[in-house]
Amino acid sequence: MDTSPAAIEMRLAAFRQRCGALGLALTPQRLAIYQVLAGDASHPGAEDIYRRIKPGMPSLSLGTVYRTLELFEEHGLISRLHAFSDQSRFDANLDDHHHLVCVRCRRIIDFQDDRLRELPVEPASLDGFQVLGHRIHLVGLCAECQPEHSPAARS
Amino acid sequence: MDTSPAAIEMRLAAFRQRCGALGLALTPQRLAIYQVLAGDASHPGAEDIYRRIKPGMPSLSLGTVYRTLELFEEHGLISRLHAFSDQSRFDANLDDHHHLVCVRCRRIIDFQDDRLRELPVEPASLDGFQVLGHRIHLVGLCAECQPEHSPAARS
DNA sequence: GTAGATGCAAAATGTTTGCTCTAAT
DNA sequence: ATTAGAGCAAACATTTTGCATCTAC
Repeated sequence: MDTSPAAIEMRLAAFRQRCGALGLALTPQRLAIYQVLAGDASHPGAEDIYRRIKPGMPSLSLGTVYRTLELFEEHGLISRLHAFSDQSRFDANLDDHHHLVCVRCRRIIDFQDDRLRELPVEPASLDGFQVLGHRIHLVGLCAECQPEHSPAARS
Repeated sequence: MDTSPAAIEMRLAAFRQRCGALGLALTPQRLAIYQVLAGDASHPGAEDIYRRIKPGMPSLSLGTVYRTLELFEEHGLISRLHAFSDQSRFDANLDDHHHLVCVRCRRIIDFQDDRLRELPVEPASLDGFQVLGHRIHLVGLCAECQPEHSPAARS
């Protein structure tokens, strides 16, 4: 996800507009939660988001964070990632994309490839299942988590 | 997953053999847990498995089910699915395959398509990420969960 | 002013763990 | 006999919920 100031500003503007169109109140809490997601490519979980906002907004409660994320998801403002089973992670990038999932540090990295836009799926093998979308996780090791040198190279 | 008696028998035989090779004790609990997974294409969660075995083995505890599933996963005897974020689901099908995920009834259906064996990924877009495997979820509505007729067809 | 949002605390859910006793090899 | 496994209950982590108060519109 592009996290340049300009891209973040763009996302925020679209967010404000969609909230207006949906009739959702633009509270400071909601704005803060969205801002964390819009400016962060690491796909934080609810607790992460809470911890980042809390210092500057001590009244914030974790329940509000959960309720707000659920609300955003329902309205298609963000999406929920199911990469690990212990907690949900969230994504403000609405472009068609997929994810690289590092099994060591649990980093989740956005990944875009036009060739994955349409999957070459044989309709007959679907057996009546109606496909609405697809998620692809490439599972492995991120650049930081790979052994830098082969162990035998040390001397 | 093929759940014909012959296919189940095959899986069980392979399981017993691998347990022996790994030095894992073949307790009645472990066998029961594996049998549930080997004969069931619905990818049950830990609690489901527990509920199915408990009547015929009243001494079974839920903790044992969790510990056993974890053990099986560590040794590559089963895999863990992250399709929904509230609980892990498990899969005894070790063939290279993917999943259809019904958002309505939460069914998870095995799905095999040779054209998805290798993904057409541009290495440059991976930015140093080392891919070890990939998971594909086709998200949508299973045959049972689709509106049978268009609503307007009623009269 | 009012509907809807927040904060707080309790509860629900899914999962893990320590310890003792049991059973498989 | 020895070591690993099972059962039980307590602990833990994450998420949801009820209710009183507050605030964006």
